[in-house]
This record gives sequence, structure tokens and C-alpha cells, in this order.
Amino acid sequence: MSLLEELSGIVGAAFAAEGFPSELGTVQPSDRPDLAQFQCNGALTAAKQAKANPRAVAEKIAARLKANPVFSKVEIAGPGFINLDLSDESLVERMRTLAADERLGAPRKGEGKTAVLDFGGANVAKPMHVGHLRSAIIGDTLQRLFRANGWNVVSDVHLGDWGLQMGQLISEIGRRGIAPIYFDPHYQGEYPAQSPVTMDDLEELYPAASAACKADPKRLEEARAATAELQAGRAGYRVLWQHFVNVSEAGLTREYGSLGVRFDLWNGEASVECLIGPMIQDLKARGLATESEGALVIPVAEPADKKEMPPLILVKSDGAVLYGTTDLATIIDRVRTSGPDLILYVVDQRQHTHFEQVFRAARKAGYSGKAQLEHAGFGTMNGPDGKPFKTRAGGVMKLYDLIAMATEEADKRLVEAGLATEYPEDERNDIARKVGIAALRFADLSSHRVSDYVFDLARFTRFEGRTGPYLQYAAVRMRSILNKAEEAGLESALKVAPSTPEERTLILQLLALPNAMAGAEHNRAPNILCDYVFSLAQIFSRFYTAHHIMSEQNRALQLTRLALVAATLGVLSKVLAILGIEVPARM
RNA sequence: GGUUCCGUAGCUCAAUGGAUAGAGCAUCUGCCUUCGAAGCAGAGGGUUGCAGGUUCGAGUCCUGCCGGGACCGCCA
Repeated sequence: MSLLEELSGIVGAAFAAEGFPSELGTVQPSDRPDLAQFQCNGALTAAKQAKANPRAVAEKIAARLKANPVFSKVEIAGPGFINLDLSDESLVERMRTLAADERLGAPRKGEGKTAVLDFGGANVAKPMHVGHLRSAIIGDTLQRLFRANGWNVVSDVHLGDWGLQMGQLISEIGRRGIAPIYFDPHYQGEYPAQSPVTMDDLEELYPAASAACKADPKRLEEARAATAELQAGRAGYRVLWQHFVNVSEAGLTREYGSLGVRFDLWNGEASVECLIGPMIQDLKARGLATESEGALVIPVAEPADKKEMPPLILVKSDGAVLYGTTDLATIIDRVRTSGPDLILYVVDQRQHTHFEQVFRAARKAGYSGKAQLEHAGFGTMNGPDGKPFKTRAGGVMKLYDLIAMATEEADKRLVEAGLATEYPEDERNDIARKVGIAALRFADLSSHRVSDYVFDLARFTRFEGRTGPYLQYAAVRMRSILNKAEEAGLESALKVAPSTPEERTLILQLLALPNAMAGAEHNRAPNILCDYVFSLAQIFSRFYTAHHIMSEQNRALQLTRLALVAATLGVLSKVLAILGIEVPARM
């Protein structure tokens, strides 16, 4: 139980004893730290409901709370706020509990529950670009957070491998005559085991095919036909397609890995191919899917809709299926194999309507089981001009190049600061890489999920201010103190209660970890964790400046403060790990 | 045109219906012969796009308007 839950329970009991709903006892950190540590606003609501004087209600509640030794102060302020301070003894007791808990008080919100997280969404045969960055980073952080909160998580990269881009690529290869054997409809023998194209080839072929289809409707028609044939099972196309998938996966694994992103499943749209036919039969048989303008659709509009809700298209008039079809079949697959309580899609906000359609269709057909279906959308990463990020040449920047840029920039900053200059080259490169990734990840995660943000590498890689590198530095500094103490033979221990404002503020922030983790989960909002951890680092810096530990003469005080440093490092490391930020041993 | 998200300090961004709207950057003033100054202490900077409404209380909820992004049946 978190501190806030504990306090809310105590205050809630006081409300209940006065005949009010106990929910009114909700306690929150004070908006006015100069006045109190915590506050409860329930007396205002209670007074409204009972048509009573709010201060009078607050007085009754406060009278009951004053009897509880956990509080050192119970005051009524303003229109009826109840302000609370904890006794120093209560604070240190709760710190001891936290320090002894290997989970550091992480909430158990997800125990016994399973969540499928769908993020990544890279496309086979297309290079990963900056557009894939946010899904990967936000999704990965949510999977780490959900696991930390006790959820059983199944993450799925859900590759884009069954749509029109496959037909575009196949027809491009056919036109160029690169591998004619796959296009011979009469060929009966074995196909080569070796892929006719490399990843580099694909990176050149796809943009060319895409541009050609855009420019020429007939060319697009060809791509559509190839897509439909692939899906219909044309042998040569299938084998060729498998080559694309194999070649791509190796590259994608490396790119996601360089960001620290891992997936449990490398499924794709095509993984549910065998479910699509039966699903369509089922939907037709039950009258849920109907013909419309030559296509097969599921109407998902509802009478209460304010907005126009187009039907979900299952099968195009040319016989090919779309990603809405595979998304729907994927729900069936996930419900069968994982039995999830939640399926969370971390995908671009622009696809919100699409997911609304798919979710409605799934519920209508009864495919979603007990799973709550939810789209956690996010905004775009923009360039300095406020438009989606492009390279200087105006093209789409590859993720690989972006990471290289960040690492290079981080290295430049290390040189400027004269840091790590005398370290072995391997270690130095490793530090630059960790700092670069930290800069990228923290910048992306700290802006609110649904809003767009401006990409500014120089700002992200700074060591000052609200950045990933600053947090790494803070952690390294804490470790440095602990190392010094260890060399001096000091063993940290929470011997005495806090006695200074810096100590109390630090303890309160440490005890607030479960609330940050629960809040971030509830809102699917990593920026809550970023706020929390940056604030923790700042509070620690004040503590560190105010109290010089190694020269402290009072041994009990010294060991207690060392224990606070150790606890802070523990909490900081835990949150950074959730954010996917690695802390170097030294910098 | 319809729907939807957004509009907060010079810039980049926060703020479960609560008290005096907060951080970082930038600007200015102090603090390194003591644990890593990538830091700390302090200052200036705001009619929360505009106008109404609900509420004891609104950046937050409702209505209208202004401005921007996104989406609106066979792309993903």
C-alpha cells in the first residue's frame, strides 16, 4: 500500500465515522508545500452534499485525525482544506519499509492480469524511420511499466507485412526482371533458399515502387493485383514474400535492439492469415458483414454517434484484404492464445478512427472476450519548422541515422565537458551510446503522449536541465558517494528520523514512487514518470548540497543520510530502467 | 463542410475541478583549496487564444467564435 493510500484510508475512516462517504478522505500531496505535506479536500465536497458549513465539517474530521500519532500537524485552511504533516518518526518508519522492499513499493495493479501490447509496427522491406521511434519508445516503456506493476505482458511488434506495400515491391521486382523464376506461373520446382534481394536492395526498391505507384495509376493497379495474388496464395509470390520477411527481421531486430526495445512476439499481419477466411465466413453467416459497393464491410456506425463512422472494410472489391481485416483477426488470435484483460495499441494518433472501427467490429462480433480494447495514440515528432521531421535533404530520416546522430552529439558533449577522455575507447563509446539513447528516449517520453513535439538534438543531449543525460549524471554521482563511503568502511542504515527540510522532502518524494507508477499506468503516460524522476533528481541535489555526508561528524546521522542516498539511487535506477535508460558505471 | 485533438512565460513543455498556474532553456545576481559546479541559492518574465455559462471554486467541465494539426470506404 502506498503512503497516499494509507493516509486516504485513515482520513476516509474519519469521514465515514461522521457519516460521510469514505472516498471523500482522498489525500493528495499538498499544492502548497510551504503550508503542509499533504491535503484533503473532501470536506468541501461533503459540505456541499450535506448543505453544511465546510469549515465545520473539516473541524469534525480534523478532531478525529488529531488523535492519530502518525500526524504531527492537522490544520484547517482556506475554505475547508485539511492540511496534514506526518511525524518524522512516521516518515523514517515508512522509509525503512521501502528500503527493505525489493520492489521499492511498486504498486501491484496488474497482478493476475494479462495485457497484450501492440507497438513497433515496422514494415517489412521498408527501412525504419523516425516515424517508428515514438511507437517503439512509448510502447517499450509501457511494457516495462506494466511488468513492474505486476502485469503479465505479451508484447507484439505486429509487423506490416501483408498489405499493398508487398504488392508494390513484388511488382517492382517483376518489372525489373531481378528474379524471374518467382514470376513464372508454370514453374513447379523448388525455389532458391537464398533471397534474391538484400536489405539494401529493398531500401532502394520500395521507395522507387511507391513513387511509381503514386505517379501512375496503372502501375498502382499492378501493385494491387500482385497484393491480391499474394494473399490468394500464388506460390512464387509467397516464397518471395518469405524472403522479404527473413531479410527484414534481422535488420529490424538490430535497430529495435539499439534502442533497447524488445518484443515477446514477432508476429505480423500475415500471422493471422489462416484465421481470415473462417472469420469472414463467420461474419457473413451471422449477417454482420455485408456487400457494399463491391466490397465486404462491417457497418459499425451507432445511432448515438455524433461523427460519421464509416464501415470497416474487410475485403476490397479486388479481393484483397486490408489491415483492418488483419487487425480484427489478430484480436481473435490474441484472445485465444493469451486471454488478455487488455489489448493496448500504441500507434500514431492519426489512426484513432481506424481503431474505433476495429474495436466496434470486434465487440459486435463478440471476438474480444474479456479484453478491454484501447488505443493509446501519440503525436508526431516534428522538425524545427513544426512539420513532421525530415532530413536536411527533405527525405525521411532513417532510425539508424538518427541514433548515429544522437551518439555523435553525445560524444561531442562529453568532449566539451572533458569527461571520459582518459577512459578506454570501448567504454567511452559505450558511454556515448548510452547518453545518446537516454537523450532520445527521455525527450520523447517526457512530452505528453498525444501532443506533437519538436525534435531538437542539441537540446536533448544537454547535460544541464531536464534531460536524460542529467539524470544519468545524477545517478553516477550518487554511486560515487556510495563508493567513497564503502571505501571508508561505512555501512548505511536508517538510524534516525529526518530533522531537516531537505531530508523530509527527499523522503516524501521517495515514498511517492508508487503513485507515479500507478498514475503513469492509469493514463498510459510515461511523462508522469519523467516528471517524477526529474523532480527526484532535483530534490536530491538540494539534499546533497545542504548536507555534506563524508565530513559529517555525527555517525548515526551520517549513516542515515547514506541510506537515503542508497534509497534514492535505487528509486532513480528503477524509474530509469522503466524508461529504458541505462546508467553507465562512471562518466 | 463534418468529426476530433490542440492553443499556457521570449522558446520547449507540465499542471486527478482546488489555495499564490509550475519546470527546463534563455536573461540577470550570488556560490567551487570539502562527497563529481553536468550542480545549488535567488531575480525578472502570465488577462492560460477570445466571449459567455455551470460551480463555494475553472488552465481543466459546457456553448459559441478565432487560429493550427489530424481524420473523414476500398493505403498503413
